Amino acid sequence: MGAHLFLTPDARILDGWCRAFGDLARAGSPAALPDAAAGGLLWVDVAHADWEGLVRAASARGGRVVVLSAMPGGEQALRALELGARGYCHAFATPELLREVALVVRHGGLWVGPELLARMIRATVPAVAAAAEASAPLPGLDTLSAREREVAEAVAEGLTNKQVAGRLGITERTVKAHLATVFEKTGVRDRLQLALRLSRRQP
Amino acid sequence: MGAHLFLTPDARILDGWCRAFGDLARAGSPAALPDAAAGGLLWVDVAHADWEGLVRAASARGGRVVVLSAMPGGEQALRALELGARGYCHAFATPELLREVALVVRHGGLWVGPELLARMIRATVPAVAAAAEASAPLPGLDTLSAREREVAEAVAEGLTNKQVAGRLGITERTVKAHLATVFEKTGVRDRLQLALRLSRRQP
DNA sequence: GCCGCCATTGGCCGGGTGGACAGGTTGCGA
DNA sequence: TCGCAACCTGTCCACCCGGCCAATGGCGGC
Repeated sequence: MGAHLFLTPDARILDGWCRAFGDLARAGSPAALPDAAAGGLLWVDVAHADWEGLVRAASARGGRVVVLSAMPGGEQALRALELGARGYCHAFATPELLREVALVVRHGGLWVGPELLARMIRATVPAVAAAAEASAPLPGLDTLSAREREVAEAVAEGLTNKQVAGRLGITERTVKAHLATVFEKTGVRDRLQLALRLSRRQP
Repeated sequence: MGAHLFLTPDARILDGWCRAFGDLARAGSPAALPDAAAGGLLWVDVAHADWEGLVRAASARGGRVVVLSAMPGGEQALRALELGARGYCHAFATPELLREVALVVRHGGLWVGPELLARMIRATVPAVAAAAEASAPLPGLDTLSAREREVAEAVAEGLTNKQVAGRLGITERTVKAHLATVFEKTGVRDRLQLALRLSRRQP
């Protein structure tokens, strides 16, 4: 245990990494992936053509993965975390920082840089609150029939009655009938209120 | 450096922590807070009456804080992270796990348990995407005049033209005029579309 | 078989909505 | 001073929307 497997096409970056970890560092090929799962740490440079696939594969095997980028960005970091990475930092980070990241990730932690970490926390707080409130967004929403729900969701997308009728292959009159029962069951007045209430849901 | 300062009213929990960290562990009083900022780690039990204040104060001073709970929960964890804590785990966790958490947090990482970590990532991905899209939610939204924006936001709340007129102290006709220019500037057809587009923004 | 729920459709009507004419004032920069 | 944009208001009209009356057919339960 304790081995570091590095995947990057850039020789200079690899050199920096090796200075940080000494003889524990090994430049690896994708074929050596299973090694990373055995208690070691896999470092993947986004410059690698298939970095996303590598991260996903290694994470699925239970390996700890750190993604490095010469041009770090929020979307890329989130993409990495989504794929299972537990660390994300600058590819040219100092050896000290790299060792910090290694320590954190290998012990089950997350390392992403202060600003992104703050952003994640800020994003999660309202999301959890929204999930709690989404448990009862509309009182009688579960009492809706399948057809009524279809109409309600189409309306919530902003379609007119005529458009909904066309999508469902029924008359506009029928749409209005379904919509009337939806309003009655959920206690909503407008289609606008319905759209606003339905649009606050878990994506 | 390396000292652990524990704040809990429960003697059994304190005993468990001391077993985990040996003579590095010290039961502390809130008055000893500044110590935690000096390279050490502050552990706060949510059983403490003012745990939120303690976490906030210590974090503001730059200290690394771990929050422990005998009954861990998502909302509580998020609350702790929001206040500046960088670790959250069960108060009766094994000494091994506590040492892992200590290692991670002290080296700048985040430790929150796998399920919450996954939830945070899932919550952040759409939030970041929404933020990116919110940069241009409506093409000409910045070209709206102050009055037009007022009308647009009132409409986005679900008010009718008459209600908007009452709120702004103008005629319903004027509301329709402003709304017409809002539609024209933003390229939106309906008030419903406007409400849906405007409701997708940072809360 | 009757009852209730659902899906479907019809007509009618009052009110909301959006567009197309039309004006007016105020303030600000060219 | 002129032009222009923002703000405000008016009338007319076609259309949409939601609520009211009604009807038909299917399907499952008592």
